[in-house]
Amino acid sequence: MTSPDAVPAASRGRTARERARTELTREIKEEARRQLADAGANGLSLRAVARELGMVSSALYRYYPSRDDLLTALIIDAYDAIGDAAERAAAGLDGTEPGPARDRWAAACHAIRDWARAHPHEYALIYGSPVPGYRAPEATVGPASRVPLVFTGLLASAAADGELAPPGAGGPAGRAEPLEPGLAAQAARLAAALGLRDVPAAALTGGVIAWTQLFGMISFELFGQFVGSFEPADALFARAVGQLAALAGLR
Amino acid sequence: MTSPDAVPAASRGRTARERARTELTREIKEEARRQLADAGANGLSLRAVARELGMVSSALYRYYPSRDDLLTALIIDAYDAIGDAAERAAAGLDGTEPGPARDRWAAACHAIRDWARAHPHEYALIYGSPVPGYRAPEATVGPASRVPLVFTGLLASAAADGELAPPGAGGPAGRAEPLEPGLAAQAARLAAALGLRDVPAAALTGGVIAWTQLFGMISFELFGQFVGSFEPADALFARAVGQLAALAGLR
DNA sequence: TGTACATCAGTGAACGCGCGTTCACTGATGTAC
DNA sequence: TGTACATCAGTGAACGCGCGTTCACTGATGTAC
Repeated sequence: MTSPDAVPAASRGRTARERARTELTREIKEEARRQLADAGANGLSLRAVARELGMVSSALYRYYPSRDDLLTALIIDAYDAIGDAAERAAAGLDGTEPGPARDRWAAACHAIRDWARAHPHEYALIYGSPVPGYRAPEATVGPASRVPLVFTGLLASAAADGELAPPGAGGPAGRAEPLEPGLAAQAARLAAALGLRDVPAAALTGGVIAWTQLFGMISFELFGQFVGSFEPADALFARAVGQLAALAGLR
Repeated sequence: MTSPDAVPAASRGRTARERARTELTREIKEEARRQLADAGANGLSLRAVARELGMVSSALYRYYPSRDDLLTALIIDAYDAIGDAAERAAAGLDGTEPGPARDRWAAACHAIRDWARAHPHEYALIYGSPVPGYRAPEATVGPASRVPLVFTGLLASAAADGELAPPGAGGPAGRAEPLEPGLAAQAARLAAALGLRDVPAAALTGGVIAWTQLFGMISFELFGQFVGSFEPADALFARAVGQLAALAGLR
């Protein structure tokens, strides 16, 4: 167990103290994640986490300087996990060459939903109601933007490959109508900030609308608004994903 | 002030005790609502409410048998308020005869968003992450279904007035594709349960998708996911509402 | 109209609980010579 | 290789706080005769 061969590569050359610290930092986070399920973000308690790990509560302060810092770590992990799932799905999981943007869009949507269903409390932590009294620090901004960047990236790649429907092809769904000027300006500003020169404002706007739809549907499913009607929501979700890819102009 | 003329009609014939009880029941709820904003649903504290009203905490138990009952009262009020807003907008506010279903759909969406922006904490209470350890009693089911019923009602009225686009007219947005059989069955079952004989399954499905979209967008706006991009979200919201009415088949 | 009794609102003390955070401490691990 | 010192993890007690809920009580309001 403690033979040299059993030490993972990442641990070699590090002192026992350092390894123990890394390990415990992880274990604390894991236990805290487990407790999110019972008590929610508000109920996350350092004392309860310490108790479960067989430590005294003050010992946790060697690892996280305060309760909010532990919460921040959980939030960042959750954003990273869902971002990772979306990125992998959009890239085409197994090194297979990526298919058309529309398929990759759908794959990303399904991956996000699957992750949310597998980790409902972490999902609620990042996409549910804000935790009162908690202000997310800057460090969460990067991880939080990974999912939206997957979608804008897909739009850019679709634009480059000629996979965007020409404006006006949206038919009665409303894509045909020109963007209201203020909205077009917002979209143009965002496109510029993200370096998306080839994505038309209407497509970007449609993409954002589709993005909100995705999370609206997942939230309704997880938070129980479908109880007794569209449950399970698989088929409804699949249809919505298809319709909304079209909304973003993917053909 | 206490002259007989000043007594509102609803209070006449009731004893001073009864009037005081009604009044205080309302005041407690109001103060609790105020405190939602600071502390969220989890942080709602009977003691804090009592303190603010200049009472002793045990006195509240004459009005609400427990903390959860007070929370339930707030939840029911919130559902009723947002349901009321939606119903009035869909009916055509000022007794003016109602316009086409599509316009009333849009009016209901805007009314819901306006209410949510005016009461963000009550919105979070009913559409945000569930409160851990709280199970909504049956009494919330009726009020909670008022908003969805507004939308299904509009679909029914559109169907009756020939304002539904024929299936297949959706163009590339995906309405054209036939419903997956399991989904069609779910939609048919729901339509039957609601007595919506004339609403085609595809329209009902589109309506539900539009409904989730609506709340996804409002949640993103209120919970801060648009920060730095589509803020203010008015124009984006207006466009989404238009597109999604089309999704539901309203022309 | 007046009196006797019943109902009910609100009080204040108490129970038992959990929380985040600080602090002086012990003892183990790591480092420099 | 061995020793002296520095670093750091974890302990246990404490501070000061707030919570939901119960209970015996006082005193005001309402009702029946």
